[in-house]
Amino acid sequence: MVRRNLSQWFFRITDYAERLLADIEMLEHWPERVKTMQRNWIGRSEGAQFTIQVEGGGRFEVFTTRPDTIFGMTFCVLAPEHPLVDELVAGRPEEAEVRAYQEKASHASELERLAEGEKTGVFTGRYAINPVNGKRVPIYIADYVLMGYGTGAIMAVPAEDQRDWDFATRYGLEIIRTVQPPDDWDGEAYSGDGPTINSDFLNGLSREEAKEKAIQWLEENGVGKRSVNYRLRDWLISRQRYWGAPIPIIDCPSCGLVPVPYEQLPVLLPEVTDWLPKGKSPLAAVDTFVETTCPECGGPAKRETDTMDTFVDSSWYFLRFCDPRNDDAPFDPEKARYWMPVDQYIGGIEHAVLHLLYARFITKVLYDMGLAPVEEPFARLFTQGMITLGGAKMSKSKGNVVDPVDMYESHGADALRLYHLFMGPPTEDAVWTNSGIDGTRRFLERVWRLAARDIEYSDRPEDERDRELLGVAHRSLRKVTEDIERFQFNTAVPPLMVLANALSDYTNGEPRKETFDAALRLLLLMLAPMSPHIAHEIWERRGFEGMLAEQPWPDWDPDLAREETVTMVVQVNGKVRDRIDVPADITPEEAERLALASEKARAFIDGHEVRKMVARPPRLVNIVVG
RNA sequence: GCCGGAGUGUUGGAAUCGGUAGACAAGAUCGCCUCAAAAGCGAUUGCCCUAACGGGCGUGUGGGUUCGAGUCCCACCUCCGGCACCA
Repeated sequence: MVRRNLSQWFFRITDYAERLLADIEMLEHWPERVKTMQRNWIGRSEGAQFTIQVEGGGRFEVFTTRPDTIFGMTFCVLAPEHPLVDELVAGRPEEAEVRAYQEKASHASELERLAEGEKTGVFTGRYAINPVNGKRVPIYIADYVLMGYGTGAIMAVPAEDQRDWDFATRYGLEIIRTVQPPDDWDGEAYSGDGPTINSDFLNGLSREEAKEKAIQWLEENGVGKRSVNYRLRDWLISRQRYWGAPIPIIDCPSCGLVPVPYEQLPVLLPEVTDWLPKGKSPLAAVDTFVETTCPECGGPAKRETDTMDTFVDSSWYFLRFCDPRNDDAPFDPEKARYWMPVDQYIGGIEHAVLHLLYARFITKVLYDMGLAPVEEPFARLFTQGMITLGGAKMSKSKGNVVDPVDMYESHGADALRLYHLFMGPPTEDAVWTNSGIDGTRRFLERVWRLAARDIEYSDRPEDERDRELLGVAHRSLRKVTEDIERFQFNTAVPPLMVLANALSDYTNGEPRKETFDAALRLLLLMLAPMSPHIAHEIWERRGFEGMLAEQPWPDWDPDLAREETVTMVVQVNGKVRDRIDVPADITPEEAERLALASEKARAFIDGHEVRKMVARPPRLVNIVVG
């Protein structure tokens, strides 16, 4: 592996940082977790940017979130890649050491730099002047300052920043507190609030007040200004790979970089025989692709051979889905207006930032161009968890993989699907267990036997047994309907098991065919989305009308779902003392009367004064005695 | 370090609005069926005391609010996830 500097293409997503952040507020039906991850990823911070003069000539910009601590600056740090470094050290005794450090830093990956733990750096031999008080402070280069964030240079305030503290103590640099830490403070850098000290015109102010006043000073003296920084970086879209949309740019020796004209889009991938990456795009080896003419001057020119990150494609495919057969344009904005936004988007949590942020960005760009009808592509987002095994994500390299094909063969797709739904809340990770799928397999087999059994039907008139079975069926239907709407599939499975058991019990005592069929029919309709094959097979064999897949979702009947009697709890001082069956429409007075009549409750009441009764019919009566 | 989420039986989990904690499964034990086993069917299964009736305790810990708290409030502990020299 080698690191190499390449000229590559970027999308300027940073121009949209503020909107991508602010519009998270619009995403009412997105999980909080994902929104938080996006906020962190964008990483907005407010502060000030200002200019620091170098003694003997030169200057650089720094960004800080703590302008209130500017009097505590005791040194400055530039990133090793900072463009000013060469100029600062040229011809000085420190030059060799600085260059060696830069060399080392350029080879180490960010991970290695971090892994070292200790903060390292070297002195440039040069000094900077603090604009607020003219103090002369040394300039270092150190790899804990990143070129990619802010200005690639910082004012170091060790008293209020732990990183600067670590560096200062390692290299014996001065530390001046500018925020008074609490009396019991025994830590090192103190980044909390407190009165400002050692800071001339900021003394005595709180952190926020001092921040404002410092920014005001910087602006009034023309040294700097209020500034907002984002952690979000521009989006590198160049890939030196075959699979990806070609970047539609032509490099002309006389006109420079020229976009491929609209009429010539899209640029299609050429056929190649060798896709293997060799440090540059496989397209570079295809002369018929590379050699072209400049759309502006008509002279010979070369095509860009990098392809786009495939995240680019996944950032707008949903717009294409609105108009998939359009040969003239990516999509017709009118059709997109009809379909967008996507009502319900489902994906893994691994897409929380990259895909979902890029898709939001591209949608906003297209919106600004008047092409996309909405600023946000996905109205509702649902993120599902992963199935793990032995405490780890399944992966071939770890060898902890359960192959679905094996499961289809041993238990069937229906049992597998049902177990997936049943194993836990779909938003959470879930642990795979073989005995779990055995359970859903057994359940489906019970349903099969129930429907295949030879039942001797009775032609007796309807009675409470029928009503009870239909009650169970319609209450199950109510629960399943509600839970599916809430995406709570794990709790939508048990009602089916309850209904199957009730059906089984029902067949033991003079079953009526009408009732049995009505309840079984509902069971199959509910089972169909979860375990479709067996549900359809039974439906067919029982000779129910039409095709199961074409049936509408049934409505539950409130009259049948209503329970006539419920178990009422009698509490004495909050403790359950008795349970009695009461009519569902019992009045509070009657509930209290029955509660007081309970012998079990009386044992705890007698000899005490009843101070209060709380009746919540028909479920509960609480008798408070003193 | 910052941010987010979660702690419930032996296990996965349920309890939707502050009102029966543990639905439904899994596992285990016992029984029926069988020559036997598997499958199936039935029963039991939070912990402790009790021969039993019954009682006490119990949702990470400690406090609080309430007639009543797994659920609300405060403090703490632990675990998981995301970001992380981001100035």
